[in-house]
Amino acid sequence: MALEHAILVSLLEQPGSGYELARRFDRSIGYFWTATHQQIYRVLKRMENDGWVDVREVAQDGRPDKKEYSVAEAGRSALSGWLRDPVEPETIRHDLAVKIRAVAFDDPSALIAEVVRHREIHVARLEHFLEGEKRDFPDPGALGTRQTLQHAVLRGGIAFQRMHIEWLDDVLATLHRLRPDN
Amino acid sequence: MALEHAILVSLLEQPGSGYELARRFDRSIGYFWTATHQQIYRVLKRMENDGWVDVREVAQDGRPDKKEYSVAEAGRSALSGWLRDPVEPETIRHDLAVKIRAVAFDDPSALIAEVVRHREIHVARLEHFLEGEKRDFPDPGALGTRQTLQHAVLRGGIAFQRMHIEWLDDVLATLHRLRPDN
DNA sequence: GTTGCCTATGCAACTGAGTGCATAGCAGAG
DNA sequence: CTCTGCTATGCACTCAGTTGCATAGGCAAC
Repeated sequence: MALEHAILVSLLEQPGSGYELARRFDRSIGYFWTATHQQIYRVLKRMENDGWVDVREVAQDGRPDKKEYSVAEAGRSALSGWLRDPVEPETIRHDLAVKIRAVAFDDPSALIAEVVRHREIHVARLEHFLEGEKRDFPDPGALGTRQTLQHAVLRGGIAFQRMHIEWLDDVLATLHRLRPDN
Repeated sequence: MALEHAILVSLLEQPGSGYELARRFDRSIGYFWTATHQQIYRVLKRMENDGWVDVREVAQDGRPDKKEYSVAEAGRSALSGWLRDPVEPETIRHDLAVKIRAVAFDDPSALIAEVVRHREIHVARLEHFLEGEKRDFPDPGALGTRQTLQHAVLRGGIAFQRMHIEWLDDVLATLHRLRPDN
């Protein structure tokens, strides 16, 4: 499980509240890890009990108070230990692949629309990533350690989206070959 | 959830027992979906209760009896309905990406070994996929519908592994640039 | 002054998936 | 004739993650 560790990294990059973390998980960190605010609050509570993070009540004006979390020494060493632990590559779960094979027993037309829809989603994500790259890493030669690493991860996301789009084009061509009338 | 549907597709391609399904999930279907035998037996039981599959006790010689499952009409229409239902692209969960960003707060050396290990795993998978491609689709021009679709899915797996290997090379170069002495 | 929206935190219930363990038939090695 | 290993099925426990719901402060629009 890496949600704890993703939160630790995010809090090391910038301390913040559960709400702020949830928003980050919609943005940069969310490029490669997702979490809802409920999960984040639950895990933060557990991490607080385990002494991995420190909490500080912060009064804000114009907004409700928030609890600002920051990484404690125990959290830092937990992260350090995890970094030394081997993790297995994520197991692949791909609904669309199941659907594609299922077309052998059903009508392809519905799937073509679905594949086109997925392609659009991946194109949108790619554009989103490329915008983020242009905004955050305009001069890749002049980055600090943290930015260099963030950029490497983002390049992974970009490569993933591009690969996906190419493959979906391949799938669409295959489906059309099976059904030349569509 | 698509495990049910992956099982339906697999049983449509070829009826079989839970044990046989588990082995298929280590091979062709496992290229893009994984499941342990416990999961498969549990889901098969549920699918049987829901009338999605039919069971037939088969006596074998030299081996224990098995239950051979095949897709019932209700299962076929459930699959058909699911095909028409939009599914969302899988959420990305990438431990390694978390680890890469974490390196900003720790020593890179341990991660380099981990990245090399992951690269080896993906190279092995790529070779495995390419062998499967050579074995099962030696003449891509002369395939039936089912094989054409299976091949398209396999090409996706191949593209995924290649993309991953290239990205890990990129990451390794980045890590070495940060630590020229390693 | 009520309605809608954003910030902010959280509980409860459910579900999917993983881990560990148990059982049993049968074969071949030693 | 026992041990190892493969085939074959399954239960129990645990945990991560999703969904739905609840609460509450403050702001702006109408």
